Amino acid sequence: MSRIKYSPLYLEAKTELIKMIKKGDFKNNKLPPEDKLSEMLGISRSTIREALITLDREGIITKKQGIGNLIHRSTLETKMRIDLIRDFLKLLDDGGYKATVKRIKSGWTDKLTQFDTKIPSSFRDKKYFLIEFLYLANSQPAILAINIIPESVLNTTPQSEEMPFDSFKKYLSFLNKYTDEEISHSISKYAPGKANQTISKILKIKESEPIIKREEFYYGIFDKLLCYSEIFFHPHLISLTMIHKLNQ
Amino acid sequence: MSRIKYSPLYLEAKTELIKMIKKGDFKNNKLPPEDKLSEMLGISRSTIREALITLDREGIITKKQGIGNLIHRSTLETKMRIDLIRDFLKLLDDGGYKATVKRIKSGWTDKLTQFDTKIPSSFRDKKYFLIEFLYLANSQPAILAINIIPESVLNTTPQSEEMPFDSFKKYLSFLNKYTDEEISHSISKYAPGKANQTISKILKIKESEPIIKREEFYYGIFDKLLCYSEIFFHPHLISLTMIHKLNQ
DNA sequence: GAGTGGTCTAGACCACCCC
DNA sequence: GGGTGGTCTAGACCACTCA
Repeated sequence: MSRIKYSPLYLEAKTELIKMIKKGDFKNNKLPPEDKLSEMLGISRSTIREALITLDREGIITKKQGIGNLIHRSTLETKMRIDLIRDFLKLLDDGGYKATVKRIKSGWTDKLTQFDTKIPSSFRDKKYFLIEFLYLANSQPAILAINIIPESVLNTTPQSEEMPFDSFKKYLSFLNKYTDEEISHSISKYAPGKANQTISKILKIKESEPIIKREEFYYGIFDKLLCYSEIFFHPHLISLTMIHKLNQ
Repeated sequence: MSRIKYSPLYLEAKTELIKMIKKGDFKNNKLPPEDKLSEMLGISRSTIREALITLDREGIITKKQGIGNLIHRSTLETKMRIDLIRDFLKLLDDGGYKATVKRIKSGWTDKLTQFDTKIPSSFRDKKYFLIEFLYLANSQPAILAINIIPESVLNTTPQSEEMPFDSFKKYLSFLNKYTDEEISHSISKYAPGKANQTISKILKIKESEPIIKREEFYYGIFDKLLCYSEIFFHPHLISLTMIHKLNQ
């Protein structure tokens, strides 16, 4: 079997399985036994299992010892999953919107008083570099993201022409370039709030309308705090969805 | 090496690794190479890797090809993670509270007008069984959970004495027993809202104070919708935290 | 007891990172 | 080029479910 190696076998198997599931190849919402799949796809059972474990983690299937691998159409159809999709353009796209983004502000600032967050003590610089993005869903304002990078983690002043990010990946590359530490993870907190005058104007909602705010702390692979972010989600356009596997 | 088999090897390895990390056994926030760990713990590399992959998924470490397995203290210290902990008692406990729960209402109902949710069309019974739980953090009301089970999925009327749930696991057992389908996953949506009179009274917050509501749909292993749930989190006591691995 | 997933191993070779 | 994780295989045996 000739194989052009552009991605790992288990990911190709995963893609293939999803395709087959969507096509309706499997009856009774159940996959064939693992050794059968192994035979069908010409891949060892271990590798098939890697694909299945990924699908299980994403909620697409449930692995049940003694029974089989059960398919969940309910999760396959679930859109805008914040547990899986972090790129807001992709999130909006997944929700069926035409997604675009514009940078509405960027530059140095020394006062963070507009943010009612308790900036952590590990994060007390004199100056911060601020970048604000507005994500549009079908041209309507949907997500406002305010990114704050402390001066101490930047090696040079970011260049404006490098900031027209059209994907989250590019924002991460940007951070990698200017902070000398590769980004690895983020810690987010969701909090209830009201839209103040500024937010309500930008997101075109009523003032003091309830809104969910996400505070996000980005860390590098060596655990250095690289960026703080406040994100406001349009209360009606955005659905913050996630899936949990129970019983485990 | 004698081994009492009460849990899989890779989970014991995982526990052991966490213990060693917390103890500070590893310098430079980096684990020893995988083959070294394999030798140290007397376990094959494959099994060690299963443990490491779990740790990576939970954000405790980051696996970097060519570099090593890097430890994140930032995530190890993160509390009340809704991406990992689903049992509210455990969530509160993790947050450092003394956690208790009381059932404040249960019984049949035919009107769901108090809920401003669009009950899905797959869920239009004449009668619903309703169970309300109030979770307390240090005796203060912290989480209100309203569970609604449609008549059509119940085999008999739930018995009151089986409902003093002191863990999420028991609620799942309860559902398993009365619905004839084992529970498997849930789909949650977070939405902003204001505390109405009832909610504000129960949670002891100001009326019309912004609050986050979680709507949760529970599904069985054969993808049948078994239960709908509305959950209100106290805006100040509860921190809804989650961790994302980036770059993947 | 047959069927199915869960755990575990030993070993081979590839891909990436850094010196 | 040496070190480290990533992928993949073949095979053995265990544990659970259902009839």
